[in-house]
Amino acid sequence: MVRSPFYDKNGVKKGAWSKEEDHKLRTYVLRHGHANWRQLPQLAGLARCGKSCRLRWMNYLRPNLKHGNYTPEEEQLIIKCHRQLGNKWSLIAEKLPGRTDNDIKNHWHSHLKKNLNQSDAEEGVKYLKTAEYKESERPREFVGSESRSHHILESSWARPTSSDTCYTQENHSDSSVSLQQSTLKSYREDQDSVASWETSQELMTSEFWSRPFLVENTCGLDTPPSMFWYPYEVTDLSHDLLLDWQIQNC
DNA sequence: AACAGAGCCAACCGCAGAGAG
DNA sequence: ACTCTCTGCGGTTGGCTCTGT
Repeated sequence: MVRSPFYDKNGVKKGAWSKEEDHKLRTYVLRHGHANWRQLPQLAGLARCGKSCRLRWMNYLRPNLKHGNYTPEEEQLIIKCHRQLGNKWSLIAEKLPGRTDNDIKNHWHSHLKKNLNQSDAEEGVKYLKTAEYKESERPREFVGSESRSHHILESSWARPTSSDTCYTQENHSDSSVSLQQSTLKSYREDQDSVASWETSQELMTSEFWSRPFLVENTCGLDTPPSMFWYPYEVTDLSHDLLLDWQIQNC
């Protein structure tokens, strides 16, 4: 399904990522953040280019990502957003927490596009190119969201928003149950284990998950700290051990 | 069972924007 | 004002899997 691994003329590895590489990248980013993607591979002991590392992290290793299993609601939202925004996949991804632009793009081309009325789609693109498509007329949720500094891929795994699974410490108490559920679900989906997710629902009622744990400066200086959930059994451990737990279990 | 073509998705590439010097 | 570096977006591709013959 993916390109076979190979080394280019500069000794940089390309193609599919191994589990060992994933572990190295995940461990490094969780511990030190990703302030400089160019230097990161060398520091993390990877033979990849920074761009490749960034892509792997953003599209696959980032916490709380969902893979596949699009709900009808998500598909409707993608169609709606695409009609309004065209191929602005990063903007569309902002409206679907846990989904990446690449994932949505693939899903669009492989599943949604063919099911849509062709003329509808063309009309949407035409509309985008017209002078009438002004900032003030765009749906409220998109106004001002085109700035690169707000793209979900830059800070989504750390940014606390109302629709995300990351919350600030002050806000977590109101939504703790749903947060725990959605975050735990993400963990389980990452491990391709629906069964585990179902059984872990029982753990939810037994307060298996603790309050969120704040990870400082994991995404560089400009991003807010990240919030993760840990089982009660590990919350008394040190910061480093908590990171180790996350590295092992994400 | 063997083959061919289509579907799918992870990963690559080129380009452009932003910021620093 | 210009150049350089870094980062991220969107289009494209390679190759595995699925489906039909």
